[in-house]
This record gives sequence, C-alpha cells and structure tokens, in this order.
Amino acid sequence: MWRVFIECAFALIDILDRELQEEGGAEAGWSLRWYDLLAHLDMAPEGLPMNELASQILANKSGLTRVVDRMEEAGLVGRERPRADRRVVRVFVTREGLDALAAARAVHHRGIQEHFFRHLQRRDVEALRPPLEKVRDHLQPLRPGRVSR
Amino acid sequence: MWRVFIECAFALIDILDRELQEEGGAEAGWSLRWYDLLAHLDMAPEGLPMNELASQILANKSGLTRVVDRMEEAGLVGRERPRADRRVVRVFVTREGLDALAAARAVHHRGIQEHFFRHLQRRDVEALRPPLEKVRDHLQPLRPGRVSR
DNA sequence: GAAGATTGAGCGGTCAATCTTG
DNA sequence: CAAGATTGACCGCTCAATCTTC
Repeated sequence: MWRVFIECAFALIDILDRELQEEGGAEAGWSLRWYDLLAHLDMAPEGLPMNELASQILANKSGLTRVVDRMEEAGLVGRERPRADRRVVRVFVTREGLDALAAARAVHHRGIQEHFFRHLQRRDVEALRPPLEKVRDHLQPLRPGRVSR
Repeated sequence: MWRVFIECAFALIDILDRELQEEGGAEAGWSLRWYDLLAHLDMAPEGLPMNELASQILANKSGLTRVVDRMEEAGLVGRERPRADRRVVRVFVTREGLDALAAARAVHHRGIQEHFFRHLQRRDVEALRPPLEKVRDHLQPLRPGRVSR
C-alpha cells in the first residue's frame, strides 16, 4: 500500500512537471515549482514577502531567491522593498505572469483530472480527504521553515 | 483535495529523505534513492541489469549510472558483465549493502508508520488502495523508460 | 544580536552525444 | 543498425556564510 502511494507520488510529480515544461513552449524554465509559486502569488495580489512565500510552497525554501530571479527575468513576477521594513522583499505577480498562469492552469488542471481524479470515484475522494488532511497537518510543522497554520 | 494530496507527497518525500540522510551517519549519500535501489536489489539476489533496475525504481532513469557509481564506491553494490551478453551490466547488492539496508529499513519503516499510517484507520487504507492502484497503473507506462507490467 | 534575504561552492539530476557489443 | 550503458555539459538544488536592516 505504501509502495503504491509513493509510486503515485513520484509518477504524478514527474508527469505533471513534464506537461508544464512542454506547454511552457518558448518560455523555458516552466515547472511545477513555477506553477506553484505563481498560484500562491495569484491569491495574494499585494504580493508576499520571500519568507512567507517560502513557507507556503511545495518545494524547499532553499533556492527560492534564484527561482524568483529567473521568473523575474522572464517577466512573470516583480520585487519590491516596502519602506516600512526595508529588510523585506515583497514578490508580486505581473500582468504577464497572470496570463502565463492562466495558460498553464488549463494544462495543469487537465493533467490532474486525467491522471488523478479520472481514476477516483466521488466516494474515494471523500474517503481520502480527511486522513490525508491529518497527514498534511502532522507533516507541515516538521519541514524546515514551516509553521503550523 | 488535490492540494492536500500533493502537499503530503512533497512533505513525505522531503522528510523521509532527511531521515535516511541523518541515519546514514558516516556514510554520506544516503537518500530515498539509495534506499529504493537497495530494496529492489534485495528482492533480486542474482542482480539486475541497469535497464531493468531503471524501470523499477521511483526516480528517473537518468543518472542511474552515477548513483550506482557512488554506491559501488561506498561498497553497497557491485557490477558484473555477464558473458552471455557483454552489453549488459548486472548490479547486485553486497553483503555490506544488505547490512546497511537492514539498518536503513528500520529507520524508514518507523518513519512511514509515524508520518503516514499513524494517521489512517484500517478502513482508510483499504479504501485508498484500489483507486491508487488504478492511478499507478495508468501512470506507469506514461513515464519515460517504463513498461506496463 | 536577530530577522530577512542573497551569495558562492559543491553536489546531484538531466539530456543529448558517444562508446561498445550484439 | 539496435540495444545497453556511460560520458560530458549544463542547470537546479542545497547548505553554510554573508550582507543589510531592524
């Protein structure tokens, strides 16, 4: 059972990542990591401090600076230092980033549907959710740089 | 729901990986990838061709040669070219590899229990398995270098 | 001194090109 | 030419050290 779960996890991450890369087209660099980051910024129109962003995304905090560097070069996000506390860097999505996200979202949602939900009954989904939420809530604070929410 | 699943996947991989690293102690390089590889070789005492090994492990085929290089340096596995077909390289676990696997297995199983099964009821496990098996069987052939089994 | 973020060095993964054997 | 595996070059991730601002 564990083996099945972990194989699904690796395979889903691998395949969904590839789908985003291929759909990124000219724009090189597209990955689950970019998608995840944009999706979070999309929910915070005023932008997020690097720190807070780091604690929400799937991947490790490590390397976030460079990911944002590349996405900034690609024009998808911007940086801003608030006057209130000049240690902080707020990251925000650009107009271009929102457009790119919308395109990627179509691809990504189709992939999730096709590779995951397509194989689950409604009652499977309902059965999965509560235990997985417990697992998530248990795991979150164990990861470096995360806080229980 | 999808978000919960994918967060669990990333967090579990991250945490279980760290646990193996820390328990590897002196032996640097320990990771889920090493564990996964040794576990597969353990089930094939006569060894496996690189190719076959590649199609069974969690991670990508890519870089397998170098992973085996490092594990060979660490004394955990060995290579052998069968006379029958000298294109092939068979990888096998050494005695030392089996010992290391046994130690790692204790740590890893404890982690899986603590971070995953601890939060599931027996009926959750039974409910999860069939749909996840469908997902796995659907995904497997989509990954590069894999064949449906 | 602590919090927030960046930098540099090193390691590991990835893809395409190559080598060897059938 | 095909199958099996390795190599080299590049890129991304990771950790610890550093810089800036509070």
